[in-house]
Amino acid sequence: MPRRRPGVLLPIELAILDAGLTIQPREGSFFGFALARTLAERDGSALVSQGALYRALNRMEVAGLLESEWEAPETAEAEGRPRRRLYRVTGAGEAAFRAAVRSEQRGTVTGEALA
Amino acid sequence: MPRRRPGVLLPIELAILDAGLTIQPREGSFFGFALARTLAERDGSALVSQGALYRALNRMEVAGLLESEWEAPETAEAEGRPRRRLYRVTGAGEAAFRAAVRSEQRGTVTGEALA
DNA sequence: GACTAATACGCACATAGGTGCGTATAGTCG
DNA sequence: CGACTATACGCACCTATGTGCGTATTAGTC
Repeated sequence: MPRRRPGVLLPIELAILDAGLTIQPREGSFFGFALARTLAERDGSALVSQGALYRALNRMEVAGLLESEWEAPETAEAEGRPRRRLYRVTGAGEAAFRAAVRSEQRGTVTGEALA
Repeated sequence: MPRRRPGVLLPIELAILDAGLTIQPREGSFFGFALARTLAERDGSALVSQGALYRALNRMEVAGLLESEWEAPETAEAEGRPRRRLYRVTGAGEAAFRAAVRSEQRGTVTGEALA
């Protein structure tokens, strides 16, 4: 895997954008741990290890496909769990996703067969 | 271990108060995870598992021997780690510790032999 | 077509706090 | 003295993010 050509998305990145764009309208944002579970359940999907996921999220934020902020500490405290980092797909992220899907003629990103 | 008589401290509670009263003057407060490492290194000490430690800390706070507050989120964020719960030994905790040490004629709480 | 270098991944582990479950223990009561 | 029962503990696991290290892959270059 040498020098990446900009504009090309890896399977895990496609999966993140796909899941993100599904969750975001309902929840407002999404976070790594839940994403890991979601992607792991759709077996056959691109999810691999948490390590790879968090690295991909960071990579995509640097690239401008995602933006993130830390959850309000009060929320985490109220639910008695560690703070989450909340991600949103940016306009650039959505555009990159659509472009990638368009260029992939066969099947959807989630691996579902075409009806 | 039936109904505890108030005023009697368990070994782990003695160890927590001892370590806490050592660290507190220098650091201002102490937290569970570091305490676990400290107590584990002094082998022969009363440290056991993290589970037992966090339960003891909670128990002691309820009993008024300790008081705690969550670390400022900015501090944790700046150091890139989860938030700590910062504990301090209360006046009642210090008194209980001294009383317990006084009533234990043999050796110190940390297990060091008397010189 | 072979080689090299950049990159992403898997695995294990770190950080920090915490819980659920089964077992061991130790006061107290009969 | 034995039985009962409250309590603490050990183990395993959870939540959430993240890194270090060695390996696999692969797109360009020669």
